[in-house]
Amino acid sequence: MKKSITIKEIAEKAQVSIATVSMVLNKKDKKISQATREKILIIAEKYNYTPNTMARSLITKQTRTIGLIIPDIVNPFFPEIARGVEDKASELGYSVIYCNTDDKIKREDKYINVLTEKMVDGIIFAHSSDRQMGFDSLDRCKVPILLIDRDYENKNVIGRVVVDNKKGAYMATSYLLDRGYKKIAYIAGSITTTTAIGRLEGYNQALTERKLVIDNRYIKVGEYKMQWGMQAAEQLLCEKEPADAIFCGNDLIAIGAIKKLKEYGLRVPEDIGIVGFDDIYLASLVEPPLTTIKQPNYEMGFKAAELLIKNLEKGRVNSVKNENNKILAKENNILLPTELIIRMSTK
Amino acid sequence: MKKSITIKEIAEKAQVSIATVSMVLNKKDKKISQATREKILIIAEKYNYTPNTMARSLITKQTRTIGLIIPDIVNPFFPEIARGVEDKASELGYSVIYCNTDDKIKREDKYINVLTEKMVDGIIFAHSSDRQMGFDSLDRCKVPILLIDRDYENKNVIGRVVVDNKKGAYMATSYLLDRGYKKIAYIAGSITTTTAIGRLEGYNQALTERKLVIDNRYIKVGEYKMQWGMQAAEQLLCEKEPADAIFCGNDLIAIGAIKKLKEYGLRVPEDIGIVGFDDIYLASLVEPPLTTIKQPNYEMGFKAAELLIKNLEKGRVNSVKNENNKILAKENNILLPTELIIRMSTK
DNA sequence: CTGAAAGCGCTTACAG
DNA sequence: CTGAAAGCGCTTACAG
Repeated sequence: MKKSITIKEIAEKAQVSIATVSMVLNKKDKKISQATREKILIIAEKYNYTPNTMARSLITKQTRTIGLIIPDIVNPFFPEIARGVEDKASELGYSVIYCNTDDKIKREDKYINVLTEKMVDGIIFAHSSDRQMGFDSLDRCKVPILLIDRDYENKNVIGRVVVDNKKGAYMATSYLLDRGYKKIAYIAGSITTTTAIGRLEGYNQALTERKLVIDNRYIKVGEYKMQWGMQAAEQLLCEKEPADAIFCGNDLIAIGAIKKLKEYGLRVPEDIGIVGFDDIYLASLVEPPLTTIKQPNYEMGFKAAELLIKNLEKGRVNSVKNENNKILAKENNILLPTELIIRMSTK
Repeated sequence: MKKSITIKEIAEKAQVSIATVSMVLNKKDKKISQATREKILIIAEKYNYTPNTMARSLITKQTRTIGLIIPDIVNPFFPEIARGVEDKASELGYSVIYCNTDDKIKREDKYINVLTEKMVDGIIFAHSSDRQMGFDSLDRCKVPILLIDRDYENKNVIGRVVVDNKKGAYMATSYLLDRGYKKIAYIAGSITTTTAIGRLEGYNQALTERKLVIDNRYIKVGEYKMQWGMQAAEQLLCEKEPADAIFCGNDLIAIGAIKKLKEYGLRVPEDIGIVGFDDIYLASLVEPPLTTIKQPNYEMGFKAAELLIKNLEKGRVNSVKNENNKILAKENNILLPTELIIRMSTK
C-alpha cells in the first residue's frame, strides 16, 4: 500500500517549518496567517495526508483508544453492551479494541497486558466472577479501569456501571405474587457473583415484605444454562409441595424450565408462572413468550464509555490532584434500573 | 496511573546502552552475554516494564492491530464472525479494533479513515451492499482490506472470504422438493447483493434441475426482517395457486412467515414447508423449530483473520514484489461451505 | 559482545 | 506570525 505523506514533506512543499504545518493541521492556528494556512491545507488535501497517530500519541500520551474486555461476544448478553460502548466512544472520537476472555482469568490478565502495551487510555471490563482479591494483575495495571455488570474492589478501578439486580429480582418476584402465585421458587445460575447476590436479595425482599417464609428448598443454584433450567425445574416438580411459580436467574434457565414443564404437561402461565432475567434475542418468540426483567445493556455500555472518557479527559486537566483519589466519587458509581417486560401468548 | 519504566531508565540502572536493553527485551540477544542479559531481565521484571508499542510501531510500521468493520454487532449474524476474528487474531498476537457502520457508507468511510490513522495493519470489512464502484474512499485507503460475507472489486482488496450462498440455497430448495413439496416459493430479503444473487441462483438451479418452471409470482423480494416475512407469506397465501413450501432468505423472514401461517391456521411442516437461511441464536427454540441453512460464521471470521495476517506478514518479507500484484492469488478467495440443519418438532 | 548515533512522525515550549 | 530545537520511547544499521 502506498504510504502517506508526512508533515515534513508538506513543510518542504509549502516552504514553511514543520511546526507551522503541525499547528495548522491541528487547528491550533490562531496565530498563523490565512495565506500560510491555506497553502498548507491545499497541499495536505492534494496529497491525501493522514496524520500518524502513533507519533502523536508518543508525545501526547493519549491514544484515543479504549479497551473493552468481555467474556464472550457470542453470548447474547454482550453485543448490546459492546454496541453501546462503541457508539459513545466513536461519538467522542475514540476507538475500541475488543477482547473475549471466556471468563478465564489468564486471558483477562493477558489482555490487560496487551492493552497496556497498546497504551489504551482506559479499559471497560466485565470481569470473571472468579477473580480473587489480593495479588492481582489489576494492581499492576497502568491503565484506569471501569467495571461493568460485575463489581469488584481494586485501586485501579475508577468507576462502575452496574444493573440494579436487587430491584429487578424484587420486581420479578412481586409480579408473580401479584398475579396470585403463592409459592415462588428461584432457579439461580450462581450465588457467588455480586450480580447473583443482588438477585437473591431482591427475591428475599419481595417474600419478606409479604411476610412469606423463605424456603430453601425452593432455591436452586446451578449455572446460567438451559440444561440447568430443565434439571432444576424437574427437581422443583418433585418436591412434596411443588412451587407454583418460578423466578429464573436468566432467560436461558427460564427457557429450559419451560421446556421441562411442557414435558410434564404443565401450561405456562396457567399452571405455573415464569419470569426470567436478561433479555435474549428472540425471547419474545419462544412459546409462550417469556416475561422477563430487561437489563439496560445498551445503556450500560453507552454510560460506561461516557463515564470512562469523561474521567480520562478530566484526569488530563488536573492529573496531579487525581493521583491519589482512591475514594471513588459517588457519580462514578452508576446503578441502572431494570424493567419488567410482560409478554403474553398471542393465542 | 503510574507510568511505566522505559528502556532508557533500565539502561541506566544496568549500566549498559539502550541498544543492548532493546535487544535483550526483544530476544534478539544472541550476541549478548548471559550476565548482561540476566541483569537487564531482572531489572525489567522488578520495575514491571511494559514496552511502549507506539514507539515501536513508529519504527517498524507495524501495529499488530487489525480493524474489523461490520454493520452491527447486535445483529445476531455478526457476533460469531467477530469472535472468530478475535480468536485467530489474538492467537497470532494481534488486537482488533471493531466498528459498527449500520450499513451507512459515510460511517464506513469514517472508520476506514480512523483505522488508517491508527495505522492498523489491515482491515476485515463486511461492507454495505450500497457501496458504488467508481470514486470510492476505498481507493484512497492506505491499508490492505480483506472482505467478508459480501464481495466487491477494489484495488486495495487483497482477499475475500465468503459463504457459498448458491449451494446453500440449492440445498434448501432441494430439501423441500425431496420432501414432496411441489411449489416452492422464495421470500428474499434483497436481490442486489452478491449474497442475495447467489441465493437466487441456487433456488433457480434446484428447480431447473428438476425441470420445474420458475414462477416469478413465487419470488418475493423485500428486506431481511420478520415483518417482511409476515407480509410476504400473506401475499403468497393469496395467490390463486398458493405455494406449499417457502425458502426464506434468512431466519428472521422465516420466523415471520411461520407466525403468519399460524394465524391462517396452517401447520408447519404438515401443511407447508419452511427452510430458512442463516442461523440465529434460539432458532431451535422457535416452535416448530426452524430448519435452516447454517452459515459458517465463526469460521468465516477465523479464516479471514488468518488469511489477512498471513498476507500481511508475507507482504513484509517481500514488499517490493507485492506492490503491484493486483491479480488476486486464487488462495486468497475462500468460499466456505454451508450446512443444512434439520430441526424437527419434539412433539 | 556492546555502544553511539540516527531516525520513526509528530508536538510543544521557546525564541525571535 | 513563524522557525529551530528538543524530545516522546523505541529499533536498527554501523562501528569498534
